[in-house]
Amino acid sequence: MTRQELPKAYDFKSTEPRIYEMWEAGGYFQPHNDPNKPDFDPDVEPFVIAIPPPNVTGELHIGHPMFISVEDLMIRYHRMKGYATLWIPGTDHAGIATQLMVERDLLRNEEVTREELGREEFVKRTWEWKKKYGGLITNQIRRLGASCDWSRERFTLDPGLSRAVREAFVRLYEKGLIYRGPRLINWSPGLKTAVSDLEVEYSEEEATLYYFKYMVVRKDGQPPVPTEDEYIPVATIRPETILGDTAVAVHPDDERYRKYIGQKVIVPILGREIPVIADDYVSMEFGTGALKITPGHDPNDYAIAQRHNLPIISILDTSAKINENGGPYMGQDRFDARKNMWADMKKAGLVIKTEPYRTTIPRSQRGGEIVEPMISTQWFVTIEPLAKVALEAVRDGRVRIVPERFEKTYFNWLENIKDWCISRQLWWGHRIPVWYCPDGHMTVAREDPTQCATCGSTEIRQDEDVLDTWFSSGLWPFSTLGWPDETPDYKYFYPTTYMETGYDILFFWVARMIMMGLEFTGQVPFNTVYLHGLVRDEIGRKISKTTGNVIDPLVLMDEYGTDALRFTMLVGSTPGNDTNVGPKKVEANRNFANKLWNAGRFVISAIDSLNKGSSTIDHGQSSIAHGRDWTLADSWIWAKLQQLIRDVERLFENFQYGEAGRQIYEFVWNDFADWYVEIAKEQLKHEKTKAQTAETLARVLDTSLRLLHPFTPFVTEEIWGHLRDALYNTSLKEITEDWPEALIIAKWPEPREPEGWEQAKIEDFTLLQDIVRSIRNLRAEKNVAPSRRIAATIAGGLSLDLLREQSRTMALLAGLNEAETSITESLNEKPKEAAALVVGAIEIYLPLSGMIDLAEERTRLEKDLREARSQIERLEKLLAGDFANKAPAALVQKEREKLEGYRKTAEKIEAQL
RNA sequence: GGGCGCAUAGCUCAGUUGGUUAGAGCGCUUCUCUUACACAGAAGAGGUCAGGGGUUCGAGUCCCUUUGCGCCCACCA
Repeated sequence: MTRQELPKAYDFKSTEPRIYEMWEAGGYFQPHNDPNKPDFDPDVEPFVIAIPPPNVTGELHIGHPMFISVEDLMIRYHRMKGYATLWIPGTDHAGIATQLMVERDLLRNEEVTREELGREEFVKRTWEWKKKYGGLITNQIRRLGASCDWSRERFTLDPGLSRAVREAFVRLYEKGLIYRGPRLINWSPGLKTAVSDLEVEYSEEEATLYYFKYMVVRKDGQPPVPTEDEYIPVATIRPETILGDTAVAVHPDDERYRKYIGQKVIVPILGREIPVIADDYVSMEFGTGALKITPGHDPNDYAIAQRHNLPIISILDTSAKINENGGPYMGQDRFDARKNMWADMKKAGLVIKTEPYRTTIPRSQRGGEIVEPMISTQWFVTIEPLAKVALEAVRDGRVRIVPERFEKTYFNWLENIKDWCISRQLWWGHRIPVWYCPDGHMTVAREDPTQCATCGSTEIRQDEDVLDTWFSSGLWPFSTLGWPDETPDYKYFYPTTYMETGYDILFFWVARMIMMGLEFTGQVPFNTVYLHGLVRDEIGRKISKTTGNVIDPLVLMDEYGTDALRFTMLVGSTPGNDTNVGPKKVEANRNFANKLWNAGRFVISAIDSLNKGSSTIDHGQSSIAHGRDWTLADSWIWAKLQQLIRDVERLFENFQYGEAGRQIYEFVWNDFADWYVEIAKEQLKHEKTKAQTAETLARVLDTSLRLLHPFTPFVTEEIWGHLRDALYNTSLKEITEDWPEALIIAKWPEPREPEGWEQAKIEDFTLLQDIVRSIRNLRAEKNVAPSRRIAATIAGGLSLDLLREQSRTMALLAGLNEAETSITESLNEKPKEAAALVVGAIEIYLPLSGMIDLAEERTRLEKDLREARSQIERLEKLLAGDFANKAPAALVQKEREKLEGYRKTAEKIEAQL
């Protein structure tokens, strides 16, 4: 395709895959994309981004484009700045999620359960599943343009990462920070595994509060009669747990029950006798003031039981059915037992009443079923010493969290953290590296042992459990770099620079990575944590399948292109704040990509036509501040660009990517496309200015592409290629230096002019814009056809030179007939039958005979005058007050000038009236 | 019970060392198929920045407070 045939609309569909392929084939995603440079150049600073690997089960959802966009922007920006950038892609085995998915597939396709299949076969099948579908998500990430180093791709169950997991486990064990024992944990009856505190979600729901009688044991040993004898009233929302009660607790100061302390009460139905104890924990005001104690199934009761040495009875099996301790209810489901038990108690005359009650119900994050606190033998990490160090790292600034407010959340969580239950009763994951012999000795080993380390028995069997997925994820920043080996990667790239993720996994992931990083490597795993917001739908609702508002990013990309989606994610969102996304926004940004494309086409065609005329361009200056006879427009757009570069750089340093994108957008569309390109069309027609115009067009486009590249890599790369192509044979050598390399290794732009150089040019051009707008406004008001060239008489006053110099541009933009336009310093007599405009101190008369309604003219001028006068009043008041004394001088001066301007305007208008 | 966030144009949102006429996109009104782009161009309407108080020469921006939403953490049966 020749450049002349570039399509009018940017064709992202065919462009994006081609570009990505080119990048990948060119090795641009590797840390040193220049083949001439050594791999681990000590003189080049590495920039490494640590990211949460997506679940291997995952289909691309709308959250992915969010983090991929941010991460890719960070990487591309630093790559362009010359860092050795590394972004390791990969996936997480996601124990529970994957196992569930494979189980579901097996049941549906082969009608077998995982138990029927057996562990070995099931794990084999899961690996097959992973091979088949694991690439889905990574291909989708490629489609998003992620410039990660695929040659270093990792999976958490890889041999290397698995080795790191073992090493980590063994080290913690040897240090005494891992222990095994029966504790009260959260049990998910659906998944039949323990889950950590973080994997339990609490939802407020309607429940029933059941009031019943705990009959006090009679001194005579006779069974108490519910209607006559003494009892302690107790309330519960889980009556079935009565089966596991081992005490009734009351407050020591409670007058109502004090007399019973030390006595015994009788467990309904079962008839066991349990003590009445006193404990401060019990609240006298709440419920009946008496609390049943079920240490086996309630964390608070568990704590009380520990204080009072109470026995602990477990009444549930792993499916949450009543076990042998539940007497007649054995084998019943927990909810059936609840009903049956209550009915039986009612018959026995032990119930008082029930009432509706709103409370928080713990549910499994994955399965959604009610989680049961249960006593179970599990593996735990003693977390407090790790947490202490991790807290310190953020407190002293070794790890910075963006936005800062999340540091507080982080502190709060780590300060109150409890031991981490790391064992899971699953099959898919890293199996716990512990072996037991028949004598019960434990062997903890890095390599699979053949015999018991204590007694030498060869009859050893490995622990059945696997580790919490987050245990391996927590090692990601260094396990992917080769830890525990001191590999070149590890030595050069660790610790990493940024960690980028959503704030929702601050605890799950970030905190654990910091803890584990510090523990195992002695260093923080990353310097900065950047937390992006969550993506919501167009009207701010949380995305969920049940709401039916799922947004498929692939559909959006098909419709509008990847760049549009990426730009949408990046612009209009701020760190840590949720952002709403819908097709409307993406469409608008598709339009922007198209705008850029067409501006690019224009620039390229300008260069092409110049080449056809075989014009020679004398191009000696690398800066346009001095020397050449640049037009105001040339200087102005260049000045705006210099400012833009500075602003974007500052914003990037402060993680304000959204604002940076917005500013580039505005520059490209409003300044470059709407104004400069329009003026360039005229300048290209003239021998004197055409070369410099082409050069300015090329330079501004070139720089804009670089600035935009981290946001919208595909379209910028594509235009860049065509631009280089066009420039290759011209004498516009300066920006051809990188040809034919891809934009991705082009340098990040630096401002080329001294700071402050821009101001005068911008002010002059702004005046020109004001005049043009004002004339256009009048034309619109009077319905003057756009094609009609009108004459004008302009009194330029102090701006006379500028206006004379810019008369052609002004005429062009405002639709004036240049030949019939006169520009003078002042007018002795104002033209008749003319509409009058005043811009600052400049008077403009447009003779529109037949269209002038004097009354209308007067009204308009009066309105302008009123505006000017109110401004004068405002500014006079301002300058008369303390402002003049206390505000910075430059600011005061600026306001004075403004006042002067309005005074002149008012003066001119008054003269016209 | 603690902690955090949000409240700015009809809608969705920007506005980060406080600087004086508050911005964008979409939507709306009027005009234009002008040779980069109708996925466009030009002009325009639309906001007492949730309410109240304070600091300051100056507050959308900082402090206090009220109201309304939302989120996170937490062991009251």
